[in-house]
Amino acid sequence: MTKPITKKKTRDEILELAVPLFAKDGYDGVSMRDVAAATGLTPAALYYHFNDKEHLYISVVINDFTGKSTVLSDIIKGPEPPWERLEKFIEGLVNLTASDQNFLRLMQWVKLDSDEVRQHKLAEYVFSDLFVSVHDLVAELNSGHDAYMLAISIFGLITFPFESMTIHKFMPGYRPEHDQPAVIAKHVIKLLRSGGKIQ
Amino acid sequence: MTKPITKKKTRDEILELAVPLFAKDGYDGVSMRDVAAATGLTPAALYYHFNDKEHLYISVVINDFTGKSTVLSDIIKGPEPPWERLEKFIEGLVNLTASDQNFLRLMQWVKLDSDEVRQHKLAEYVFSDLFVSVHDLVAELNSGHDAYMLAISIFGLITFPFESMTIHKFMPGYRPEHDQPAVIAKHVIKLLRSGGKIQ
DNA sequence: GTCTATAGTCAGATAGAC
DNA sequence: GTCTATCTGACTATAGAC
Repeated sequence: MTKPITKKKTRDEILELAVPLFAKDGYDGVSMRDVAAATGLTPAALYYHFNDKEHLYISVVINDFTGKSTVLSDIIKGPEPPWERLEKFIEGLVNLTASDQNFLRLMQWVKLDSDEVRQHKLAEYVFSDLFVSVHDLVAELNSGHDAYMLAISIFGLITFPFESMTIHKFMPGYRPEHDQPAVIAKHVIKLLRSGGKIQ
Repeated sequence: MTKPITKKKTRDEILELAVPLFAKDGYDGVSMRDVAAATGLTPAALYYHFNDKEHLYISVVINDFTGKSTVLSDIIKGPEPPWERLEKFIEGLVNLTASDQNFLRLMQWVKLDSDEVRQHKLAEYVFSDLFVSVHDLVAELNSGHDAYMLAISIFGLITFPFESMTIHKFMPGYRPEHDQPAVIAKHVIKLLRSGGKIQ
């Protein structure tokens, strides 16, 4: 209150600058020295702000996810009819995934985390709210599908193309348009609307 | 030819015993000491069989995938009508993914590999044949969808529930049946047949 | 073909000065 | 709040004996 906040606090800067590191190489692939180099601090200085490497990592992931998922949840809870909200959500998550590679990769690392306690903690913060929102939305659709399984399918349809993009880019039949968010969103929506048999 | 092969060669044993290690913790999470301990060898002995850690890792992944994808490709190339072959393929990949956790996790690690050269090499060996088979099959369906995108969607629908299983297990609405391969396969097939609107 | 021994580097973390 | 200096252990990889 007495001090004007003219620049971001060191801790917040660490959290932001460490995101691309952990997104690229994961927990085991990033050393405290790497984070120190990226932030312009010494390794020792990091231990003033975080108890240990694990606390730093968890803070980085949670900090990066907070806010992003609430934007999507708000879309889902809008006043439009269910199908319309679902389409807007799909477009929103596709755009987020396409524009923020770090977000996507951090999610992938969480899924592969072999520390169960850490994974559970991250899942709680990162996925829970958004999953419940989507689950409740698809339950409204009365699609005849199990809402829980349909929600998972929707997340898979949206994120998988981006998760595997670096790989399927080399497969025969690839065209640049396959990477465009609008094209992917449209494809997912069409598939969900009518399945594989549309004509 | 002159020597009777009574027991598996050391190299093959290393390749098999290292699979669960790399599947669980990934390339950076596994040390040569870990592999040595799992195989009953000394770290130095590993360097007789493999040039370095990277060669060992690549050999482990390729060795684990070889054969598994050809079984699935054979299903796809059967004499039945396209939709029937697709359903059999879905059941096959679901069962493989469900019964062989190592297979699934190694795939996930490949998708996150930050070494582009290594990733490209693995993608070539691991995904290429199977992806092309599925692509050509869905092209036969005349579904109105882009075959390339539909193929990716199918892989996503099948593998994503298993990739995220450790996480969505904690979400509200979870029931044990959601993990059963037969239930997942049925759901994916239904979704592809008719989309979200089935009634 | 597998070992012992070890080189050389890098990791996470701490103590104490400023 | 950030530093220098350092500890301790783990890492990949090699040299050379058996």
